[in-house]
Amino acid sequence: MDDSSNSGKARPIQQSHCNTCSLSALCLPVSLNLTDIDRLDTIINKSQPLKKGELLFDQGQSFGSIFAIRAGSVKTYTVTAEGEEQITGFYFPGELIGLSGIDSGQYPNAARVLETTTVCNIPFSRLDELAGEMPELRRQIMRTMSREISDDQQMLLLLSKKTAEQRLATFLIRLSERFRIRGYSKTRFRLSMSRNEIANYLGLAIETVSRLFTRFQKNGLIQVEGKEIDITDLAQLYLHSGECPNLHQTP
Amino acid sequence: MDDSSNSGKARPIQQSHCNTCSLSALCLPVSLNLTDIDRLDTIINKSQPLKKGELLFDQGQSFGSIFAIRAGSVKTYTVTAEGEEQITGFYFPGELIGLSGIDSGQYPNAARVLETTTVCNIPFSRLDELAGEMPELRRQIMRTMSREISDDQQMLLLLSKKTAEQRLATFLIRLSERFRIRGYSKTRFRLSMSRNEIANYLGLAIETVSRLFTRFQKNGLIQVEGKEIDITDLAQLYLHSGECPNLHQTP
DNA sequence: CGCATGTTTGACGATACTCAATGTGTGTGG
DNA sequence: CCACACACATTGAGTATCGTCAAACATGCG
Repeated sequence: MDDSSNSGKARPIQQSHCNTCSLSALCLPVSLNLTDIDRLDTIINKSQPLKKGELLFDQGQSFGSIFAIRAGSVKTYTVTAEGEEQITGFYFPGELIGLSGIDSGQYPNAARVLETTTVCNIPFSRLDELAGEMPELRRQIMRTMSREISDDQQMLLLLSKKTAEQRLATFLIRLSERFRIRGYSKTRFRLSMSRNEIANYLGLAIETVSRLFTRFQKNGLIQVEGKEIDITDLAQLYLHSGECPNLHQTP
Repeated sequence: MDDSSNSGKARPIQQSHCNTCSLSALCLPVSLNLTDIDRLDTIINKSQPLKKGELLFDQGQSFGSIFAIRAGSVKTYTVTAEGEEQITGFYFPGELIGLSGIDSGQYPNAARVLETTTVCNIPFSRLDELAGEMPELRRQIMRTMSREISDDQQMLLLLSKKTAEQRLATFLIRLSERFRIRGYSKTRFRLSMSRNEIANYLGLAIETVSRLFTRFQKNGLIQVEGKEIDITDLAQLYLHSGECPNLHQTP
């Protein structure tokens, strides 16, 4: 179905250190004291870099860990009965994936890295133990899952109600916002996913996405050159997106 | 936007008792010992019956409780920028709603009852405390959230990849399965939601849903009479749904 | 440098939406 | 209890948006 890929778990090579990690404010925006963070550190393993196309975990694989992205980007997807994939999310540094595997004991979706990526491997059974002892950590996990639910439901709305144009505009705006929060430019960034993957995620044909990029560029909303994108008129893009401004805004 | 409705929290009238509740196997399929269940009982309040159209909670309302449905049915939905609603789920006895409010501190969606409904009101702060002390309860909450994520992602797939026919077939099959698990007939049941709500949920126009019901009936797949439905050929319906059989099967 | 993969662009057509009219059920008040 | 009104549901006709098919073009990797 896809290219060759190194299945299986990310190979742990060293202890990471949350208290020196620049992403801890995203990944653990909780008031954990230093002792707590040290305890968390002891269960987390940093992976060696995964190369583009490698699997973090496969659909149906037995659930063991959740993963925090340190660098790079990841897509998650489920495979349909006919063998085609449906991308359910793109993930960037500081975000957690694998949480949907808790219920059934196996990952209901696969996670594949879009570019060279490193992650933290967090064994769930150990995390669960700590969650019992550290209320703030427990609440943080629940907040993260809760947010995933909200985000997925926003996607339901997008797929159900929005036009192709609104979908792509919304997609770009949400990416922009996520980069902004990470301290990157909210107007110039690199799309680590292919047009095909964007189309798949948005429930569109690749040709439609391509045409929309062209149209947005003609209308002066964006400037695209391959995977590099420059949002030249964010306000206009908002108008095309059909989004309420400032719903998921975090300063 | 809608009919008159009694906003606000469900009025608690009495203590419920999980250990005598016939739904506890669904709502809490955990091996909680009796002491644990008693402790859970002390924080749960059973609401008096809510009438059709009443709100369990509104979008944007401050988050305080999650709710377990005891009898009846509930829809959750978000309201778009243009003021139209997008239904994100239908819920039946033994299921939990309100979990998406944990992250932001306010419910990102609204919940409205579709018929006369009673629920258990579970104050989250109390539940969270208990979760710290009762590992099984903690894991159960996470499993529930995890399952909600999986289910929402299945809906993404449906909205993104499936034809109108496949969507409705899938919808009926999933309802069938949920009723089966609850001990009801998997072939004959009552649709507590309107055609409009089905259409909205499935990302279709109401006319399309109506036409499909007619077509399915002509083809001998189902027998419909208003809200009553009889699935006369479940196997055929499966073929029309584009679903893998036995993915979320629980005996 | 050449093949493979990914992207753009065009022409055409199908699925599902919109508009509109008719039919059916449900609840309310006379 | 019936009649009316209102919401809900069905059915038909026409159409638009977006998908499919096809070909040219770009990009990147070995």
